[in-house]
Amino acid sequence: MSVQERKQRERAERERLIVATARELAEQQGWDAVTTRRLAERIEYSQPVLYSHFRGKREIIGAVALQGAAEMAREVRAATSAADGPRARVAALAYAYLDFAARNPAVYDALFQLDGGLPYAQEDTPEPLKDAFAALLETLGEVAGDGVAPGLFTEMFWASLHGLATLTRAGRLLPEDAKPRVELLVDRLAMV
Amino acid sequence: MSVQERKQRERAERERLIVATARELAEQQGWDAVTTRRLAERIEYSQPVLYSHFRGKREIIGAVALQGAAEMAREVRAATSAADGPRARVAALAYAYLDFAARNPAVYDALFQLDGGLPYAQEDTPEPLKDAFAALLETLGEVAGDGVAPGLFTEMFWASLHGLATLTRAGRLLPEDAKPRVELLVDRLAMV
DNA sequence: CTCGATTGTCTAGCAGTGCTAGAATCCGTT
DNA sequence: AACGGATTCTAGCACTGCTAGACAATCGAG
Repeated sequence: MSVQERKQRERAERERLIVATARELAEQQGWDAVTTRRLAERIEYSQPVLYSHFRGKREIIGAVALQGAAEMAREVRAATSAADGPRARVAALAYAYLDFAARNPAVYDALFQLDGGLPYAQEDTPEPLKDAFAALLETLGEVAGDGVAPGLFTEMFWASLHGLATLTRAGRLLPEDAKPRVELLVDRLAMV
Repeated sequence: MSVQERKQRERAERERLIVATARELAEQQGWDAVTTRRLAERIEYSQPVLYSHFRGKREIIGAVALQGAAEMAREVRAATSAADGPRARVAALAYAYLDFAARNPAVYDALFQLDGGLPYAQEDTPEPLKDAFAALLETLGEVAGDGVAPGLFTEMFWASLHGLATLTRAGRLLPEDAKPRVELLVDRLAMV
């Protein structure tokens, strides 16, 4: 049975390689440059191999998104747990979120902009996505204010951060005033 | 000289037809379905004709975006001018904005999601885009609060609306709770 | 150790994309 | 009526995501 196990291991390893390479390529040259041919060439296999791991390009984007969600949750938790007091925690969350989006634009796109074929806001939503939302909820829930559902508040705060992230990255907002915008957002939204 | 004038008129008319058809097709079947071939067939000309009006598909998206910006500004102004008091005006603006995004998803994408080759947040930003922002500023500026720059506040409020619009449309937020989210946003952000 | 069978992988190709060179056609002018 | 310039079309390029079928490597049985 050891032979099969080895093969499975190698297969899993190659799948990781595909996802990592796709992510790398996307961060370097944008998702448009992530074509099946280029990706296949980089992993030194032919195109059809990709389709033995994923149904298509969409699923590869989805895999990168899941990886990114886990990372993002980790970074957000690290930032909030290092801050003292609700106000500081919310601010730390906001900066960590926007920082992640700015440092990993392709991953952020995979998560929230592109179609990765993943179900969101449903029961069968993959665990990493649920957990990323949970990471936001943990900190934002405590500043929702009286009579405001934590989930609803978190959604709204998240949407605001998402708007700032995407409009900035798309050149619709100038990055210079990023900081005062965040401070304003935190001051107004968080009930501390 | 009348012949040339007629030709110019006909050319302008055809350009309008191209933009209107592209928009229609995009709203019906999404921007992915707006291919140069399909578009050419619908206007009953061959593909190269498109390129005698626009540099490429990107510029066609940009043209739809400009048209959409003007429309959006009009609708926002109509909604706010019909409301009494700052709080009601801000709420009306928010609903008008989100309503426009929901009713014209393809146009909204052309404006804020896709690359239409238009310069944003700069001096050479086209007038319709500047005016759309101005429409927001007119209402939001008066509730920015003491010591807060109206422009900065408007950008932040806009980003929040944009986040709600895109996350909802992308299936990341369920549309059921749209209303309480907006009310919460208005209550918290607007200093009335 | 050899031989089929089963995996696994690759080559080659399809239908579609945005875009363009050069041929063909139309139309106003002389 | 015929020319000449503007306009439009046909045909094609290089690319995309994806897949059928040929090929090669590996495995278990005799």
